[in-house]
Amino acid sequence: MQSAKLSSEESVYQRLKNAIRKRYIKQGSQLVEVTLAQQLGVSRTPVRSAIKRLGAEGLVNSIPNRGSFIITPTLKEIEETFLIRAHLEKMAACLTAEKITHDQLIILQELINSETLVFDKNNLDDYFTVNDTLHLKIAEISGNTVLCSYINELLNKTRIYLILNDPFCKREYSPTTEHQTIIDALKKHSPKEAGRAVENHIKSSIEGLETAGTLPEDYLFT
Amino acid sequence: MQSAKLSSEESVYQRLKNAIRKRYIKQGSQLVEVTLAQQLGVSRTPVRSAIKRLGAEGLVNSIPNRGSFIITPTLKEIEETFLIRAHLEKMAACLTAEKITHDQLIILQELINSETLVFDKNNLDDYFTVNDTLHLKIAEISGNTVLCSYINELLNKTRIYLILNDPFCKREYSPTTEHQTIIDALKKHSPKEAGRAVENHIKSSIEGLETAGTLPEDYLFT
DNA sequence: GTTTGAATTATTGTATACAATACCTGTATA
DNA sequence: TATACAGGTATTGTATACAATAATTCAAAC
Repeated sequence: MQSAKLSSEESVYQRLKNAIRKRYIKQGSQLVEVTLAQQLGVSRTPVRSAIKRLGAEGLVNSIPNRGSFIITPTLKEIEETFLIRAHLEKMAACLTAEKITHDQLIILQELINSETLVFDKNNLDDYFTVNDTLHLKIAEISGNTVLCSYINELLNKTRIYLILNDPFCKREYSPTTEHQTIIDALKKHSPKEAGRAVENHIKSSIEGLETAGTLPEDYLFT
Repeated sequence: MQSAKLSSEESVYQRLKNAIRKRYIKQGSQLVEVTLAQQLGVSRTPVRSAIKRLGAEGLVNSIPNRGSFIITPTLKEIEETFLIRAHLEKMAACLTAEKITHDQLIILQELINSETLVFDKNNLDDYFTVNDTLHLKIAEISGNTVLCSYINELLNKTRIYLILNDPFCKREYSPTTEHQTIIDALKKHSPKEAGRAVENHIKSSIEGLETAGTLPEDYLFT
């Protein structure tokens, strides 16, 4: 799969993004064009545009004539972004509740079921992907394509914020019943309930954020 | 003002964006790197990255190995984008209504006053700018920086959508009382009223969109 | 007349050399 | 000791040549 030959830029872009997701690159790290070019076996040109692309997405902070650095999201930024995500996903859920079909509900249910199957606390990436796919699917059913692409952007951004903010994997995850609550509301075709369920779920997902991202004072000795 | 020397890329970017705003470039136009480079007296490199930047913003549609084209926004896209803008600006207005100060209200009032002064139906660009600045200021006061930057993006996008959709300046504009209604609600510190006022205002701004963008059948003869 | 396919053309994609910029470092000077 | 300045270094910014790609044209074959 995915056999279509990628351009160098596209491939550099994907590898960089993957490196962030897998925590190979930490917040604040500088991305030096020549260095990456050597490591990836290409010239500076595609590396440069891949970095710019990450900059446009808000994952990289570029300082003119100085360099590009992986962002260090602040608590405020993270909270604000989640709040926006909550609003837009609520909006989408309301629309979706009105029009969702039986078949679409089955697909969502299958995604929820696979969540627990895929869950592995030593390799959360797949779990995250299923998780985010569920949210995206709900948005897609709304029929508002633009809304859907904004939500997709926000899903990616919040996911990466949480990863950057938690470089040592201190934060714990586990499948919740909240997704099921959302589906049940959608099944009832109740925009209000579905909207509220989504909103609550997203807002609850930044609980305990303040503590993550920092290490115990004595982390070097334990 | 603005004396800081811009990079070539930045300057190309600004000129292209300005050309769209001023309707010098129409929807669907192809942006050819060498051509623009010659016209602007630079090499392909900065032109290329400026175009990519416009692509990331959704103003340009780039087809790999083929070319880049100014988008042709569909009616659906425009409506969906306005709907999202309405939601987010409503959200901002609610936050702003709670905390806006006397001094901030004065600034907003001055902006409204200047709207009628600046209005000139033969050169709407300044009017648009004041208009959008007012919306942005309300968002800024909310204190949610991320929300503010999303709203800024949406203000730009919807503005350009309307411009591209109305290449022959058929659509008519005139100052309304709706902005005053919003400020009055903010003055009362009523989130509900302010939110509704903003929402209504934005939704009403796509009235009559279906007719613009198309020419009368006999436009060649009149 | 339609189809095939090999030149041709238009345009983007990539590598690379060189220019410009901002920071750092160390030395001379007060 | 503090400061100003000159050189050096790390890195990005720009120009340009060449490679790769995809559409187009047009003639040959059926």
